[in-house]
Amino acid sequence: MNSSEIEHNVKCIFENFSNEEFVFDFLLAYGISKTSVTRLKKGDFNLSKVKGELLYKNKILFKEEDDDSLLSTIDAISKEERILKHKPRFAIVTDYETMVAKDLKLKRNLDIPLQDLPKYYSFFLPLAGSEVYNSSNDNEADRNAAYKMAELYDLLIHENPDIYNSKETVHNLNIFLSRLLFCYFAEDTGIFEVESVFTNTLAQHTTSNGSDTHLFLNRLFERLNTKSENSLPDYLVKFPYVNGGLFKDKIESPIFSAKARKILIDLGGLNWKDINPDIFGSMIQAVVIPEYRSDLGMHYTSVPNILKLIRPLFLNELYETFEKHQNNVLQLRKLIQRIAGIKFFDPACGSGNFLIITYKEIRLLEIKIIQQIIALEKIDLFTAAFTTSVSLNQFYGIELDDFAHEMAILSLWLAEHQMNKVFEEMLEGYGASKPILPLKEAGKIVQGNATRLSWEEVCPKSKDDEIYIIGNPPYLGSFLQNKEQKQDLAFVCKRFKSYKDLDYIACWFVKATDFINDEVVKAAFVTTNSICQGEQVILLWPFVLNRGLEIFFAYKSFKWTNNAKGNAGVYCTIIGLQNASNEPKKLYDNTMCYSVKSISPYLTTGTNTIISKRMKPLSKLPVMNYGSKIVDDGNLIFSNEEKNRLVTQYPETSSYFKKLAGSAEFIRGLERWCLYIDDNKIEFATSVPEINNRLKAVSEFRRKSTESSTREMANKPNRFYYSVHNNSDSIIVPRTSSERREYIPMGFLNGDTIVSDAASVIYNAEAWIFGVLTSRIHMVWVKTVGGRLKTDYRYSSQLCYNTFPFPEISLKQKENLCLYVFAILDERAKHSEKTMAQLYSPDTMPIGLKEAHQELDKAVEQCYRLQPFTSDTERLEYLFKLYEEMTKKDTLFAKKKKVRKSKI
DNA sequence: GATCCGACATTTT
DNA sequence: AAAATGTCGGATC
Repeated sequence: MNSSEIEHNVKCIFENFSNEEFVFDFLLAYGISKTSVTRLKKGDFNLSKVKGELLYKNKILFKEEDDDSLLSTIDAISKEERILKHKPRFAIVTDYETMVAKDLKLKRNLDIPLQDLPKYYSFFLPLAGSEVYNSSNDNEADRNAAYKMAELYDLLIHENPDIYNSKETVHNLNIFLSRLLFCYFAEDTGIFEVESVFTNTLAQHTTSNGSDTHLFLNRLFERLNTKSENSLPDYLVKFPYVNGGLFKDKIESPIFSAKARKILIDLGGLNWKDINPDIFGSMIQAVVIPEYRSDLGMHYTSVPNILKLIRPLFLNELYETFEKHQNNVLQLRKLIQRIAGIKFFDPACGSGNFLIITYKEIRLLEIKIIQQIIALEKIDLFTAAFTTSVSLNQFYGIELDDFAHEMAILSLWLAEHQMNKVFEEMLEGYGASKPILPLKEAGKIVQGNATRLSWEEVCPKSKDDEIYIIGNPPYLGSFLQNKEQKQDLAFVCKRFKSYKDLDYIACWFVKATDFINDEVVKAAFVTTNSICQGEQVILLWPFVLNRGLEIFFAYKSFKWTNNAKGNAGVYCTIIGLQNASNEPKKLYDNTMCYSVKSISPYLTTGTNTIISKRMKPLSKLPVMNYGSKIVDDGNLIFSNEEKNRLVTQYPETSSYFKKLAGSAEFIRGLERWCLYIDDNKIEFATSVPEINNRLKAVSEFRRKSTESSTREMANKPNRFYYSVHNNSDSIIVPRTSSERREYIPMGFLNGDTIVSDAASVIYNAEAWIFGVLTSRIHMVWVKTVGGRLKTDYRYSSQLCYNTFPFPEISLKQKENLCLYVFAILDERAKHSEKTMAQLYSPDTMPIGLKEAHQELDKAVEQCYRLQPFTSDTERLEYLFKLYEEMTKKDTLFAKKKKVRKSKI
């Protein structure tokens, strides 16, 4: 149960309120099981014999009180031994008008009108167990520790400059740091029996100048890898045997300065108990890898986002199975067996946060099942101790970065230890954990390149194995990939045409598709939304779908966020893949979840039709051009002031200037100018020093380009890289525009204005074309099949315009459309002082303009059919159908043409 | 020759 | 500092 569900539940208590039921409704709202609440009602779970009191072990003490001494009552009662021995987390006293409560663990108080409880619902969230692994959101402990570690790391590098000389020494340093972290954690959490034994012994047995610190650590680490305690000096006997691979190899510790030693000891003073292994790993990794340091932990996946993925992938289903069999011990035991057999595989695991959260969630579920078994079998306390069936061996991962991969292994151990504690606490006398030391099992995390490794070798798959592939692999658009990554992409995706346009993450989707050939294997990734938009859709998804897979759940685009300082600028989706089935699919949009028949690669419901780029319009429409592209590093472009200054000084230069319009200029009503100099005037133009300088700068810039076609234009700096301008009137179609607008603002320009490559353009277009382009039905099409910048419109001729199915219409119909177009232009003219941004903002769009658009919408839709469309879904379905019909005809026609030609 | 995209980039509030 | 919203030119076909 998540916190928003709880918030909702708490609100519901007051819809049907009764004093008698309140406390039980309250517990149910926080996810306490029905069986427990029933037994509380009956009384056999109620540990208080006092009337009007309810005492529920480890959870709450609840007391009704009539007079107005609520506060003194709660103070008194929360000191009573008969109460405290059952360790309730909360004490609550109420007269059903006011509620006072105490969090006995955090020593926090609450004093509110009972009615206001929904506002303060989060006070009681620990009842729901959310504190178990996610106590705070601010990660202060993690951040402090990470920064302090960074300080130590920098000093060590500084004092041991040879470390970076070889891969092996870097790897050794990684392991060394990982060992230190383990020791800090161990001395704070009881893995080492004596508290602070590591830091204290270190402080006592090393000199303050740091010169023998490395010797001490060498000896200590050797001890941690030695079973026998014979002939050990006293101070090392206090440490246990750990091993588990972590201390297996002998590694020379780096040399410490006095300062480094001091930081080493200071680090021991931090509160390692509160470290979240799931997040800390990413932070420490970010700190240790210099390139990542500037964006500390930028790409670790937040817990809410991990839950968004693992819940629909497997957790919800496991919980449903649990609910279904909650009264059947045999089935419950079977469920535990099943859980113990599942493999979880993150082929881009980083420092392991998906695996760790999954591990914790699975352990938590197991605990709940065991609690239910205990309740059902009425087992006597201490007669049977349950141990966990979940093992770290079920967790598989691949990680490229060596340090991250060490952190993943370490963090899983830490998570295991933490969950062992939770296991014992929540099961009280019924649960026992095997001693964590010596470390035995470990997550199977392989260091390597996931695009190259055989996934089956990392995570062996035998028939009927239940496997879930999870993770958040790297996203890189084609022009952000480096050489190796391009080769990786080629290695995995060569079999597709135009594979080079794919995002790097496509490798993971392709390999996951290859991996899922069994119905019990499912996969889900957090991914950039790019693979579900625009040109990539046709490259990737036919392959996946043709393999018999389906998208069985998906989250629509959401902005990437985590707790790191600077967030990556990207929009994500989450996509779940499995073998095709008849089950309904789950499509999530923010907090809403829709049950739908199918989810298309565009993450819409309905058909799986995918649009291909087209070079020419499918419908009878004029050619749309790509705007003129300068490639000048800004040198040919002038602001108003710059231009005026030059023209004042050299009046003859005014003829070299043309207005330049891209999306921003057109939408926001900005004015910019560009130099547009004929080849035959260049000699004269360069006599003006500023122009000469600017042209030189263009040459220089183009010469340095990595792209040959740009370099070729270096000696023609007066020319554009690519130009379609022909001095005639045009319709400008901004290439990018905010999704908040109902219509992309388009417009007519005259031949004085050059349309830049930030927009598309149709020259000499008839007015009715404008009508078709700005129509709602076209916007619906653009939104679905076009690319996007984040989630905004991104208009492109090949995807949006050339693919748009529009019927052939008569002259009369065209004339009719023109009337509506002129009406829109008239409405715009009434507000000539306003920019397009103002006119088309959903907040400020003038009513008249809106109505004129709606009239046009109707007129355009009448070109398709007389019966009006009632929804965008209907429009889309109609368009896709028409698209299929028209493309079929088109290809038949093309084939016929070919045949005829070849006969000749 | 033409063009789609951005683990973004820059402006606006 | 957060929110809004579209540049620019490489890489690719």
